[in-house]
Amino acid sequence: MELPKAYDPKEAEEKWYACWEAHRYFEGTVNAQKKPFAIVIPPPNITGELHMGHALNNTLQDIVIRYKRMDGYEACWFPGTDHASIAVHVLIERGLAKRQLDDLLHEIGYPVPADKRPLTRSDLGREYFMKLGWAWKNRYGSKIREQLRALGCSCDWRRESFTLDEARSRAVTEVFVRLYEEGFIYRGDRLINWCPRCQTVLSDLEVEREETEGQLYYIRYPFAEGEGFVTVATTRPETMLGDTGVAVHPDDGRYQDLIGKFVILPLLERKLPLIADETVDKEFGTGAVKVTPGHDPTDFEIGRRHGLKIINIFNADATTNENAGPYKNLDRYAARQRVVEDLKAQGLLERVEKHTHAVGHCQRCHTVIEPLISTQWFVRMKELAEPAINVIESGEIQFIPERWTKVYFDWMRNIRDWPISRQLWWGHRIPAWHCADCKAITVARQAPSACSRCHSQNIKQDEDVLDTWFSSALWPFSVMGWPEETPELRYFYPTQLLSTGHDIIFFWVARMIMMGLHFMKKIPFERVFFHPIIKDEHGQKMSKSKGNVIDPLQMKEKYGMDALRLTLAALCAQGKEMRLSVQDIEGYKKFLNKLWNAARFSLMNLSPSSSGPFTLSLSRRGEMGQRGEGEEVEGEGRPLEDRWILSRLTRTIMQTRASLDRYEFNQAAKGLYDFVWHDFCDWYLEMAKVRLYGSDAAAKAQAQGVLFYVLTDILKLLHPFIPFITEEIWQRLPQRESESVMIAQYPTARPEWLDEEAERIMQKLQALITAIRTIRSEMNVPPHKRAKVFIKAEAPAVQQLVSDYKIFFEELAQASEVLVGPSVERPKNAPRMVLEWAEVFVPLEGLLDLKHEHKRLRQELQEARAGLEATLRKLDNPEFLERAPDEVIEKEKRKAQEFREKVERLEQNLKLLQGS
RNA sequence: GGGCGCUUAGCUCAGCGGGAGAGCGUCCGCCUUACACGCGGAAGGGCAGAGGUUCGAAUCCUCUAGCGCCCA
Repeated sequence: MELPKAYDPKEAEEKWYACWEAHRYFEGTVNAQKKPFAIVIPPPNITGELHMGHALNNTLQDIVIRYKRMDGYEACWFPGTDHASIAVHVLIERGLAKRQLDDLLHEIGYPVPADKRPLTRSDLGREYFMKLGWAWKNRYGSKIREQLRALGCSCDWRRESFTLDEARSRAVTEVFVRLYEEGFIYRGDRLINWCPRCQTVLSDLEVEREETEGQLYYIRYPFAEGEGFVTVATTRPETMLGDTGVAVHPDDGRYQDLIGKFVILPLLERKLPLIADETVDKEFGTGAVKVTPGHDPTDFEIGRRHGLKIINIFNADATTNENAGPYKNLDRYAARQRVVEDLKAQGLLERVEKHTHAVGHCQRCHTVIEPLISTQWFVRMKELAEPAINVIESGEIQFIPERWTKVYFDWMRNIRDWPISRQLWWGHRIPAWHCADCKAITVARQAPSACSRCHSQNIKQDEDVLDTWFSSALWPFSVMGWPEETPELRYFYPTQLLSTGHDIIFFWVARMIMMGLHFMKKIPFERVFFHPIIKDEHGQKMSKSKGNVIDPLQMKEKYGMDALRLTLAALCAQGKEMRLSVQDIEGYKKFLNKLWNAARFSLMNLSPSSSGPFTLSLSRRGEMGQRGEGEEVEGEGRPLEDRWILSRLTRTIMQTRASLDRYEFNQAAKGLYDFVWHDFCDWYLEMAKVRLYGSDAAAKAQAQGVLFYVLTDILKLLHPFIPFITEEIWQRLPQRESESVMIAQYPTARPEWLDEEAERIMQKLQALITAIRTIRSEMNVPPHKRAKVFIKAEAPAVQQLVSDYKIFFEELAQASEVLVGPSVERPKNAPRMVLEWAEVFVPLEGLLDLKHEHKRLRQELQEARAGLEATLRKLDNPEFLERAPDEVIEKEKRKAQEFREKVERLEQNLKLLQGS
């Protein structure tokens, strides 16, 4: 069957994905006969579209899962999406305000106002808001599913999960209740990060710090008794309204006499103690700082140590409350301005300096966060973290690249309690009920009908939802049906691989390990691969505002998904980032074209076949061995090119497997790229043409056998990277070992095919042919024109080689005649190439550019001499001879000999040229 | 302030203890019936700098400089 001239990705991708799915190849089932290999997808947020980072991570997972599936494992890739509590909540609020969600509102039956005024969540109420969330999920969740399918991801779609679906919600409730009963979850008043726009608490991880240019205000706090003042420096003068102390370092000589005295807070005239605390930085400002326990984390700690009062001066929207006295009901920045003005007016503002400092922003809406005292739900982490540290230390879970373990340890060893409640609606509502009568809290799996303490029916469920990462932490076992004891859990848990970005190592990876160990008593995965973060070609983050985004689906449209997948794999080295440009994708698209045409050529020459099925003996030399009685053993061995390509194939198989097992996707892709293009296409196919086009039927059949075998293995090796095109070709093979390449056996190396002799001979052959080509090219010999070739060589092996493979000199180097031998004359005026073990001359009519020839030979002589000297230096060094391994010494000796020969040949040739 | 990483050919990056590599770009020839998304050939590198370890360093260690990231 012949291949069309060009590969059509669009048609093939759709066709084969549907076919694979119809044949249920993606499905992983509990199967005691096979070893499981499971991956649980990092669930994409239902916030919108898949970006290049998703394309990368899911391509990598698909490569691994396809590889393992072909390699005989019961492979199962669990897909799903994340409800992304705060992210989606914010997007919905934004959409409501801009009235971009009216169609969804109609869909859920909400009476949409006719005017265009912005809507808020309180307009909708909690019930409609949740309905809207689900409508959103249905729209974007399915979009993401379609995009993953477009990528070619071989997920087991029967097992698709959603972090907020019924089964996962059950797991969340179960975990919350158990952790509460075990005392890990508590409710308490803490200083937390508050987003005034989202009006919710945020964990430290959800706060992004940015260096911001601000000002440092020096404010005078007069002494309560006597004259004078203490000057404190602050970046946030408005928070002085909540000050309950002034602190200095205990060793600070400047303030020794003042410790224990009192100062008067300007504007509010409050009396503040002057205290000493180790955490005060003597170098900062004046060395004296105001203490605002209600609005600063370090001040909160200082306040706690010294029993200072906590005053909260802000409302939930970061406007000032009645505690701000005359400054109440102002936005925090307006309050700052008023405070500064009044201080100035009273002569208490000493000076103002420029000052850059890190300001926390909400990860989702980018509003400046406000530290506030608030009642929240927390998880005690220390005890959970300990076993999770151990499994990394012991290597039970392996991080790849390994350096991420340090980041993990640093965070885990200093872990702080996790605030898990969020004042949002879209998410898992906390399974706790507050009693209006006795104030007790009832935490339960099912909504209780009465307070567990006083049995009052006057109870109300907690308004808050859980941090979105709470459900993510359970993902590896919740997708398998936990808390049910499912066969899937027993068979597929722990999974073999988690592939993710290092940006969520704390958010997600660490918490999955802790929860997995706590609830499953087992690690959730054996290995974590941290893929690089995708940047544009200049190392800039891709963003819509910069206009440098490369959209995966657009690339699919333009170059086909295989081209993008192969590019992502080929560029995926184990660094922190990976730069991607459209040109890269274009380049790998060319490889696909090359592969397509190599296959096209092969198929053209494999069919119709006179020799029936393509066979290949599996012995090293190609002997068919004993057949039936009376039949002769096929005595003839395999020719050089066959031995060579099979040897190279064997190395490629070994290298590909080794690279994939180490998640060195770039190495795997590069090895295959080089093998297919440079070994198979550039040399093997060209050499095989001699037999394929020849009249010797047996030789032709033998070539066909090898050609078919190698092509088949190439398709199998490449399939995990480029599933569509390999399947398209596979389906047109004249014979197939399986109905789809997806379920074929991944190639296994046959070490008996490693053939160093063939590789050595081939290397010399290639060097000679290349030398002839170089001469011809430099002399501008037209490609068709045949020319005589002289090869001066003393070694019998080289002479043998040339006479054995004369045909390749004729076919690959347009030689009309090849003369070889120790006494081949050195033509005076012929251009030449000097190798270590031979000299190649192509005598040509016309003038030789003597100058150019001289220059090149001299340059080569220089290099050869330098090489010789360096080698001799080593060999003259007794310590080298004593300490270096024998094989290295042998190698150096060989090198020295080669260099010596080359130098000698070059010298003679130069002398000859000079004489002419 | 603490930590991590990067610095190799014009560009983007591999290599990470024994003769400096790839892709793209550049230059020169070629539409050689698988492929011009191609074929053949060529030019182009004090492997950031300084020390050290080693028989041997782009590769290991230390320091310095520049760039980037993370945590506080």
